[in-house]
Amino acid sequence: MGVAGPGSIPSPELLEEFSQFFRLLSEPARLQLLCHLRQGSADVAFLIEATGFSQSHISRQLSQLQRAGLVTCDRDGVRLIYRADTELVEELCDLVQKRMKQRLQQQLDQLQTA
Amino acid sequence: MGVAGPGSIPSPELLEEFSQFFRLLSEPARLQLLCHLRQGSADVAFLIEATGFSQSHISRQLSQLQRAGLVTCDRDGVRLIYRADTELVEELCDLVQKRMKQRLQQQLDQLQTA
DNA sequence: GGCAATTATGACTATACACGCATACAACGA
DNA sequence: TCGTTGTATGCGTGTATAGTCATAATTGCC
Repeated sequence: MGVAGPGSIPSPELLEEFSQFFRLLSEPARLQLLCHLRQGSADVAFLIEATGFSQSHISRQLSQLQRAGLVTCDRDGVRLIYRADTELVEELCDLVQKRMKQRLQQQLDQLQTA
Repeated sequence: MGVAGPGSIPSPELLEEFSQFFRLLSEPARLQLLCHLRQGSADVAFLIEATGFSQSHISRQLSQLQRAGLVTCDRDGVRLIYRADTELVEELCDLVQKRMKQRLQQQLDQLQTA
């Protein structure tokens, strides 16, 4: 148990960074925003309309996503047009989805044999 | 903006499932447990010693991870020996880490040229 | 500069949950 | 069966943050 040395446990700082990243994806609102932006760039008005959230909330969530580099934005006059850097998110979600399917299939199989 | 129809936004339920999964990984304590279990199975006593968390906390976190299928356990008498199903977590962390490096490199490049 | 439209932010509330303590529960050995 | 050891759980506290409203700051236009 715990045969390998403790040397290979990531530092608290790295652990913190990982967890912060995953925390970004742990909120349905933010995932929703990413999903919308996945289909192309969008301005804030559209996102407000599409999600039903308040402007201030959208603004805050988008800036969090931006700090993490998951979205970027360009100005169009006074408006901001956001786009998602979705490649990473796609890959992550694909992995998780594959896993979910796998688990459900397993559970199904167990019920079949029982 | 939002050119594709809204049909391709995941249902709230699916969104919730994804976010719940990522929330599991959004806590340093749980990531730490997964990291320890990554190097082989371990009993709870070891994990308490290694992390410094209370027994009750460890117990709760492990059961969350277990519900999600990220760890499993076997009994050895009265003790529980946990093991991680780390393949998925490895892949997820690899992706995120790759991305972090990428971002840092970009920032570095920008500083070089400036 | 002054005005209109858009975005950001301060203040607040509500809620979720990490974490510990005490304790109940389960499994083994004498 | 009783004591011992190991695990789960009820309860309480503290903290982080989602989400709103009101308001400030920013940008473009006249």
